[in-house]
Amino acid sequence: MQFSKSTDYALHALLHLGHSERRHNIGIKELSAALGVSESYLSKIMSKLRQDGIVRAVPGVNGGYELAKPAEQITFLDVIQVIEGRQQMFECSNSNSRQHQQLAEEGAAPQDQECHGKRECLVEKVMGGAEQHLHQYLREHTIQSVMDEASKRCSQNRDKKE
Amino acid sequence: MQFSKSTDYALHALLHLGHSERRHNIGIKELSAALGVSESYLSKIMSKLRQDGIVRAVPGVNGGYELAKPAEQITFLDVIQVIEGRQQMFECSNSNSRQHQQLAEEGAAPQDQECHGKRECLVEKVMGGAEQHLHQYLREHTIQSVMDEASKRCSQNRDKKE
DNA sequence: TTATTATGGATACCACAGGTCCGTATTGAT
DNA sequence: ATCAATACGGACCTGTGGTATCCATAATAA
Repeated sequence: MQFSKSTDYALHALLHLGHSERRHNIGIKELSAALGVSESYLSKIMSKLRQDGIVRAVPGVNGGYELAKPAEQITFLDVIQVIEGRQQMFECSNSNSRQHQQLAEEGAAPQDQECHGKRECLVEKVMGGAEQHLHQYLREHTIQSVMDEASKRCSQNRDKKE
Repeated sequence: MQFSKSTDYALHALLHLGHSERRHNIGIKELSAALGVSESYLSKIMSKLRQDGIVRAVPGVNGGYELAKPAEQITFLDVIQVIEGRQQMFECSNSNSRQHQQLAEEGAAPQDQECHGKRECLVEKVMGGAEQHLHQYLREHTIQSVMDEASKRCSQNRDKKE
């Protein structure tokens, strides 16, 4: 239950692109140097981001990457789902087992076989709810919001000194 | 970014123990049959739950497992942390890279080197917040609450039929 | 044409989830 | 005292996926 390093790299790479928004076409060399990650590996990650329309890429001399849309439209959820995939975090692996029928026995008449007729696992339902909460939070945070937070911190520090 | 099958098994096993609360010492045979999981593998999981004080176990004839505390005191978070471990979901792997110093440059005077002095990664901060939200949700759901939900469903179904 | 840069395929390594087997210890029953 | 049932823990196996590298190819600017 951990996010992969690739997600970490992707978020930091996008942050770098957002921070250098005026320039465009940031090369993989600069990116990998800034993050301390190998070019070859980072380029795989950038390719994924490109295929999903998060960044644009141009090959050739002076080529590189830039954000494909405004930084405030790139949410953490977007990035995470591109890298980690869109499968749900939890799947009940034995919903066809005796477990779920047994839960239905109690408090139900014997002929109440369609109790839990949908065969929906209640554990899965709770975990699904957790995932939805998580997604909502991750939708509310964007590349832009992190950059805003960064400059806010800086100005606060300056105020303290004066 | 997925919960392991072990977590799934653990939650369902606890649900089975809670459901059979009047009896005690449910054997691994009954548990594995109910869940459709091998005895050997499930017993590993039960051992973990025992070491963390979630269940009690007695060996010997007529031995088995029972909940070590009331079902309403066993939260999803408890179970997940026992099985998945307590490491955080996200760790910034390059907080000592150029990335974080560069973010501080903008909006700060050159001598403002202690801007971001704590070296705290803002990406990690967002992800940490996400994890806290997730944990709060998982703390609010217990083995008991799932059992309550199950019987509520059943009585609703019965009402519909009458 | 040439140097630069991104792309995608092939490959390798390794940690870990998932799972099995077996010997040991403990307990109740005979 | 013995035996069967049961949980415990270690050793082991296997496949998969994350991490990472290298190279051949395509595209682009100078």
